[in-house]
Amino acid sequence: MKNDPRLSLRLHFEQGLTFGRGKADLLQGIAEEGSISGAGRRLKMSYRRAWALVEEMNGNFRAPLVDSSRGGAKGGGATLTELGQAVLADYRALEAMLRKAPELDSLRASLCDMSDKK
Amino acid sequence: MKNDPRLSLRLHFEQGLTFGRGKADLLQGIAEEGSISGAGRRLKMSYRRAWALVEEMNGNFRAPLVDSSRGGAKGGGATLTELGQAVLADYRALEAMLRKAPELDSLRASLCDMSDKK
DNA sequence: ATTGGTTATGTCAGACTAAACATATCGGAA
DNA sequence: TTCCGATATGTTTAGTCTGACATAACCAAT
Repeated sequence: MKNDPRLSLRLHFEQGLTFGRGKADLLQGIAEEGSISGAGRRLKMSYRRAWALVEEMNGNFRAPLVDSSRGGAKGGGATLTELGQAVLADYRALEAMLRKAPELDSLRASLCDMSDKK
Repeated sequence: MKNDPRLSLRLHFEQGLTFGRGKADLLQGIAEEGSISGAGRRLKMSYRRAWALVEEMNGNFRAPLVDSSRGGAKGGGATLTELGQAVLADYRALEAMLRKAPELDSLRASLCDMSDKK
């Protein structure tokens, strides 16, 4: 119930940016793993892609969501900025609100059961 | 404010179906225009695509959302089934709930202003 | 200096998507 | 019977997105 795989909320803003579970999970992964590559491994996503998503986010928000540094003993790493933490929290809040909405259950009940193929 | 172009909510269900503003607007267009092609014209979407979306929806829900008939004086037409109306209403309700959420304003405030290019 | 894990980019083929064009069918109304 | 606007599909091309591979730069610790 913590991470409902059945539901995914994607927001599409006028600036052209889309923000959904992929980016949210990536932000969370970075926060918990301490690096972009670590988050990529956890999410089974190539570093190339993870990095591209980070760049997209950093470029579309007022300020970067992810702060990264390279080199050093551990090779470098990345952390969430305060804005990054706030954005992640906001998204999670919206997700939780959506999950509790009765209309969502109504929609689910209108779908085919899982037993249906393709 | 009725149709906020800045925001789009897309739901991704486990069955693989995605349902967002495109399909919702299409359903509404069909309800108001009385035909798939009319809705397509209004939404500036090819009939080919509009029809494909309808078929996808009809196939992924318990029962069809759109009822269509061909031939006749007006060439045919399409209307929403009760389930179709219900699904549309549920989606609009979720959309409205989301729009009122304070976290959404918070997210918006974190984005770049419109003046930014690309 | 060497090392190791990470950030940061480039490239390129293949998969997937979207758009454009083309037909065939239907059936009430004139 | 002919016509018209709509449904219902097929085909093809163009464009976009994705994934895999490759490489360079970075720098604290050893």
